[in-house]
Amino acid sequence: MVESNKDMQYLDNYDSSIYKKPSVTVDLIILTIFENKLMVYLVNRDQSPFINMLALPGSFVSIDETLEEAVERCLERKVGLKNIYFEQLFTWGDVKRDPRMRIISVSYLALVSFEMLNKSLGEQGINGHLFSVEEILSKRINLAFDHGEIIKYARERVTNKVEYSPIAFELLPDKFTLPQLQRINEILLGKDLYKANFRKKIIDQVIETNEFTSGENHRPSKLYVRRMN
Amino acid sequence: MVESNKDMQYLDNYDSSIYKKPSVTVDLIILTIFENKLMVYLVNRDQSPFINMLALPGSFVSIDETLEEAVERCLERKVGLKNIYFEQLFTWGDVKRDPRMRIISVSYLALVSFEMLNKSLGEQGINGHLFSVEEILSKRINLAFDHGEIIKYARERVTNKVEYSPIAFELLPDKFTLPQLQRINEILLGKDLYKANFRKKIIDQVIETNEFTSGENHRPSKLYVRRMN
DNA sequence: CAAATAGTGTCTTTGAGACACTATCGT
DNA sequence: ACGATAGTGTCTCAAAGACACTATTTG
Repeated sequence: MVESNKDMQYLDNYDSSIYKKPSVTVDLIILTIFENKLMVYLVNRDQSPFINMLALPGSFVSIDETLEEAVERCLERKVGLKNIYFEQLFTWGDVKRDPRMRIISVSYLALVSFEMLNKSLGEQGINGHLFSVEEILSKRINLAFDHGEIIKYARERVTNKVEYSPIAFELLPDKFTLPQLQRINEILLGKDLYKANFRKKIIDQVIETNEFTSGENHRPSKLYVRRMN
Repeated sequence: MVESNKDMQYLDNYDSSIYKKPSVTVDLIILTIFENKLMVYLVNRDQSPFINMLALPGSFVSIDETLEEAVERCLERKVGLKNIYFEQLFTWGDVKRDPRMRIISVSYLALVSFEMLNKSLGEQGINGHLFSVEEILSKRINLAFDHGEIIKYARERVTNKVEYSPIAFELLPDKFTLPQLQRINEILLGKDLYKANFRKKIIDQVIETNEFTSGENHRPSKLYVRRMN
């Protein structure tokens, strides 16, 4: 080890003679909306442990990169995504969460529109796919490690946060209609909303454009962009 | 080149002899209310780096203990506290946050009544003390590492969370008066509340006892206990 | 009695919820 | 015209805010 014995005494009389470091990873919960369902991007593990099982994409944190840099590297390398929204979710530190060795995982929640995700996945050669979060959580699919629990926690975070924070916009393209925005909110909240009430609530968070949807056999819908304050 | 390091695949044949691992610590933000001020417990560093500066109490995470176990160990050994409320706050991973080496810190917010904290500090031989959070944050005191930023983040979390969560109870003894509870809320929120409105809002979160305060030259106040649902 | 804090009743204001109505496309 | 979805006006109701009032202790 590079570090000296003395350096180990960080605010503690920690016995460095038995000192072993855990490994640290970041794990990504990449969420999007597809066909009116909340979806999570998972990869198929091609090696032990949990071979052939689904897992969250992730990576070890290098000694010379921040956690956020590890997330950005992972997003770009594994999914081809740059400059998308993400936030730290929770740090998971159970001793036996990886059967081989001690790994502490800092999980990050990432939100992206299906359009952008699909474009990236098309350009990359990818071994991952989208899965319905509700299906995953109803236990019909077993995940590697504690990744099922992590997805459940991410699902709760999103449901809570959408009530007081404008995260729904992250799941839409730059230009969107209010019915689209309402549908995203309904999916995240798990319940229907009244159109008029929803609009009153969010109208000051958007700016209308002069553009409209077209081609469908009903009244066109005005396109809006997000208001950044 | 360095890319091979960053390219290591998640949970692949990870060879710990090649890749350098960061160290992992837990850092505790122990908050209490004293003399109508939000206080944080800090220790004086007796070694480099940041010698003679104030820092959050913390500890390395052992290879065979969970993050929560590290927090409990640290609370008990350093402050003599057991079974108090704590929750994970945020994980700090900047590369240079410790000038000696790479340390990733998982911070935990702990709340405790002054009565309980003071009793513990009296029993222990302690090198830490309570400091006003507002004073710390108004930059009159410089802290070791990024601990000033961590305290600021903890302050924000508490201010936000008190609006929708019953954390104020954690800062009071088991039996308390409603004026005491209101005062705690006012300190955390940073603004005065109307007595009648406050009581309407929290009355279903408490259970009245038959006891009253006494000895002060005004009307006695009824004692309540928290209602656990 | 006065001073001080504990505790309550009620009017006002605000925002969420419910629902009915009108508007504009394609066929 | 009709079916379908976009978009608006307004009544109701519940919670938050503001404020005035009463109650009970010590000195």
